[in-house]
Amino acid sequence: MSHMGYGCLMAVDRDHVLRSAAALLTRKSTATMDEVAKAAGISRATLHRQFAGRDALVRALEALGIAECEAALEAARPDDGPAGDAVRRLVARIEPHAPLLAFLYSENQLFEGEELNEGWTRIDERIAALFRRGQSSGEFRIDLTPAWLTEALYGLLASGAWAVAEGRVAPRDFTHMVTELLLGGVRRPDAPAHPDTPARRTDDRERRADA
Amino acid sequence: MSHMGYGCLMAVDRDHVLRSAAALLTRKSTATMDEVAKAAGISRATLHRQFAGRDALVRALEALGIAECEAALEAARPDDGPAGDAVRRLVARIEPHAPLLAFLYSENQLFEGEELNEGWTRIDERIAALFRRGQSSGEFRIDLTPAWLTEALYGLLASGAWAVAEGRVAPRDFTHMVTELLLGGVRRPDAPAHPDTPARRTDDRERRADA
DNA sequence: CTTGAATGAGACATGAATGTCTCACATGGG
DNA sequence: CCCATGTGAGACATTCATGTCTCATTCAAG
Repeated sequence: MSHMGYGCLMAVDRDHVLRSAAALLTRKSTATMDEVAKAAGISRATLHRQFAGRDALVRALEALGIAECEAALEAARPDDGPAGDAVRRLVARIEPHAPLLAFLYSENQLFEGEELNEGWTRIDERIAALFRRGQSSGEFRIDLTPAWLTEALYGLLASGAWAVAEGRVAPRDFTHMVTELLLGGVRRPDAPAHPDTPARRTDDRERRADA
Repeated sequence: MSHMGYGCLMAVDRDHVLRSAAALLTRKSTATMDEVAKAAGISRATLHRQFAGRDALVRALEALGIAECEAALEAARPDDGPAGDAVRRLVARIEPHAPLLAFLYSENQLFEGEELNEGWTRIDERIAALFRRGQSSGEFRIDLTPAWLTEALYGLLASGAWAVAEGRVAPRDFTHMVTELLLGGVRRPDAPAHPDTPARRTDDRERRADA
């Protein structure tokens, strides 16, 4: 009798399949169950034994994404210190899972009628609370609603993951690009009021990566 | 002989079908050809006569999106005045087509292997040039690459369209939310003062790393 | 060695969307 | 009036992903 074969081996395999599926579906969201199985190194039958159908697989990936988001949220300590720093910590923690997030983000749009997993609403609420905290402390501007900022964070994470996958952004710049744009925006803090006037010194101390 | 029946009526119908398809596929990206036809008020046969297959329809929608993006880009005069104002004009012009853009943006990820329509690269280049101009004039910060800013703009437009569709953001706030977040970021430009007051002397070097 | 369980390979049926076809009808021009 | 064109309705075959099934094989425990 498999006194531990089921409780241990299955769980390990299941996690490995889940990771492989996430890595594949991130790149090709329309991958076949056959391709998913092949990517995981198992047969389609075994895949179907662990996840009863594509829907169950996507749900499991959703649960994985939710769990990892909550873990990142936990590790980021969103209630400690300046809200801006908390946002930085959060993005840095979520970064490794951004591709999966992007996949789930686009997949959620297909769940149009069906009920949304409550895990997302909890995460949304926690992130929105972080932005709300920053607004209350006077650190963040108040003309952008927390709900929009949360949605924008998801959008920037998805865009960043996509840009990295396309090779338009270096992977190591991901966190910096996302956090700096989200927190500081593209406008220069001390930008000249009229750029038509004699231009300031072109301050090239920072790295210049564009072509 | 249909001396004008083909040149005029067909064109009008085709445009109407295209708009209906855009409106429907925006909400339900997996809509059937049958649903698309019904939404346009025509039969599936007629739809298939005008667009030989779903692929052709998506391509036509892509061409429509490209044309509207270029028209918006043209109307926004990206080379006139402060780059920040040009970005505002651009977002305001693109706003009506943001849902279509979001659809195409997510659809492009399925064109994995196939070649990307050159129209997008032209638009990408023009938008990147706008950001580059802002950087050259000292108006924009230079540690965020124009390619990333372009991608981020797409992401924010898609997120904004999605947030509006979900009811999380009021439609009339769309342009403000997107432009203000993109240009100014979420951080308040100054200490507890009016969030809309222009930044004057916030010279924090924002180099602080994660704790 | 024997046995049971999990696996891989593959056949098979199902359902859905698509593409193609025919035919009847309406309408507008000659 | 007659005819041509566009259209709607629907039947039909095709393709593809999916879900289910069987069977042989492998592997580890007893």
